[in-house]
Amino acid sequence: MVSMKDISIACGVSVATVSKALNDHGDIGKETKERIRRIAKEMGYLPNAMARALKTNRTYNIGVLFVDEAQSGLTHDYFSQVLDSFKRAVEAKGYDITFLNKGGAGGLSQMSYLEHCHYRGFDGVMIACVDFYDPQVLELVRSDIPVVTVDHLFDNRINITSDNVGGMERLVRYIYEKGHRRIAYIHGADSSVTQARLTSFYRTAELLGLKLPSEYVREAPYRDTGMAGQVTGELLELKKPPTCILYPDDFSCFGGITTIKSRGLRIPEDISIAGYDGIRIGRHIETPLTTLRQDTTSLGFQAAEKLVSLIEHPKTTLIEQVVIKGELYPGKTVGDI
Amino acid sequence: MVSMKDISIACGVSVATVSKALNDHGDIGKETKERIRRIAKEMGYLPNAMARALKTNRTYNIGVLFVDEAQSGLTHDYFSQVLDSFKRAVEAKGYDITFLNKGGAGGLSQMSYLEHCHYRGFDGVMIACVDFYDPQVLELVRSDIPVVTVDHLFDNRINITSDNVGGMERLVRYIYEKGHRRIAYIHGADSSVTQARLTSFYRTAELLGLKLPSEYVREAPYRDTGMAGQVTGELLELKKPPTCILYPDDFSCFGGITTIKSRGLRIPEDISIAGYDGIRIGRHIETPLTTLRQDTTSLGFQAAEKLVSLIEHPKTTLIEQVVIKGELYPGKTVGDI
DNA sequence: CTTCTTTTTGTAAGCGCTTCCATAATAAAT
DNA sequence: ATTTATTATGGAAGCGCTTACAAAAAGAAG
Repeated sequence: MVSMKDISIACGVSVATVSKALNDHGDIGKETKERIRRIAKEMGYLPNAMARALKTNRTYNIGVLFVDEAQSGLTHDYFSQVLDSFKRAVEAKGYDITFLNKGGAGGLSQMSYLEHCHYRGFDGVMIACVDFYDPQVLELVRSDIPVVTVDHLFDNRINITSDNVGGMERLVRYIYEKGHRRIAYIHGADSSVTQARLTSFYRTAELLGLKLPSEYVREAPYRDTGMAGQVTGELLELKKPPTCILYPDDFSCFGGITTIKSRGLRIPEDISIAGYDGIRIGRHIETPLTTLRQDTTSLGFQAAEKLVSLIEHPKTTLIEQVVIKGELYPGKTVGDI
Repeated sequence: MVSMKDISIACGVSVATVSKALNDHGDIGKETKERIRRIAKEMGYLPNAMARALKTNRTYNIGVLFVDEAQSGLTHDYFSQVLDSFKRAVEAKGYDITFLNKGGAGGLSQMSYLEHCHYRGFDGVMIACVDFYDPQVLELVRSDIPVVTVDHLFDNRINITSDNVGGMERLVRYIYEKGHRRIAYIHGADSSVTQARLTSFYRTAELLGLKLPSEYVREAPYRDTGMAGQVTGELLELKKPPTCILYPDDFSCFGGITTIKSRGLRIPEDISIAGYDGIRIGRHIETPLTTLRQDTTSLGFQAAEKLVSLIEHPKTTLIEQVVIKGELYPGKTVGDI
């Protein structure tokens, strides 16, 4: 690896001069600068990120916390898309991303998330898809490291959230306009997201004057086709079954579909269903899923923009909550009544 | 941040001694060591990864190259699972992973993959889901950085591959045993993986004495439901249509299913289909997909094991190709004839 | 031709850590 | 008591880089 020292020797100048030339400092002669830059390029010089970081305390590296209940945010449709978008956006700004974890890196036995951040010197952290009540997450959020969270709001922290309230309202209104009056909602496990959707569901139902028997609101874990299917079965057996069922997410819908078809019912002729998320596969099945597509691209992009801004201009960056609107996908699983 | 210097002062010893105590060197007094370690812990000491790396040339950080045609390996079922497994495995061994990319990090304008590796000082690199003919990828593979590749074999490099030959053979044999004699295969775009599967398909067909009209072997891009659906339509219109269609992957199957159902045909009564991969959703639809599940967990795990071994014991690590067997998922989309 | 500015280059310290080598302290052997 | 072997600790250099400050060179002004 060729270092600044090698270049300084090749150019007959001091290392300081090389550093200045390469970093475009003002106090350096024009032709000296160009000569140094040319020779550096010829010699295939590359800065050493570690040395630079050691001196400047800037790593141009962002930590990403990305663990879900099943310990795998990566295989989670929604979050992997957010991450993908986030990754592109920060890379365009010259940052790399590395995953945050608890297992001690570098031979250390164990580290908390915060310790991991300090150890690696992350310039900032993006947190998503996680148990936000984990003490270690709280510790991280309360630290002095720049943080943006996705889908969960903390005091005094930038947060990017999908518009669950608006999304749910639009979805329910759409179904209502299709003529449905008996709408059931199988919501996911408790979380900010679930609460937002559930509250919006109740409010919209109220607004529309729907009567909502308590049996119509059920819970099932996110992305659990088995439970979704089972609860679907129970809903279908009610004396007054719903005409439309909302699921925690698109994936869960497949559990519902299986149960529904196994009883010889047709979608949407006999019963309507709708998901939430807008995962890719939902658009590619025979009867495309009615759902609310969350704008994962914007979510990731905005998270990146805000985080980088917070890192580079801590003083002037507004601490705010950014809400990203979704889009209704009519699909074909909600029929007219 | 508390440094070794702080500890050395607090303990009244030299920095060298602190370093030795913390790194468990032999040449240090027992009680001194324990005292230093205790105080270090009390003071909340954390090593500084950059400083350490600068000195030792070891970052405990692994680069991951993970870009597909659509530029997003992350949202690719198969690869995100491999990555997830890889991530867990290397983390258990004290390594972090960060994504490799071309956009210059740290304010640099542009970098090749190899330059990126040098810049960040990755201890090793895992390459998957990528155009293996990209000159930059070749440059990286030919460099002196420890590399393992997934699903593509290079000379003198460790490679972990899914057993496409065996997998395809098992799949075809299964279908044959169900009584099918007219089997079509829509294969994916050209790549090592495609070649292995295609060759195995031909060979197995030969072995089983199947006649294979050339119209039965078609191409469609991976994970493209539209094209898969279209080709399916064309296959169904042949004078002698196949009784079973193999798809490039599970995702593509959904395109086929849509076309098949739109023509009023039933699966598997009228036509059978099979995918490849074993993605999660395939098991959760009404008629579970017959497919060959690739063992993404082992793939990722083995890639991690081998790479870390190569990093830590370069001399004694065997340069070999590791082939990971998949598993046949009978599902219900291939019927008896 | 001084003196004062302005511009350009160099010196040196230090970021936090590891490691070679020297020195000091202790124990063992003669 | 003296030499030798053993163990414990410290000094110092240096990894590659940035940056405050000093110094030198060049130009402007008196």
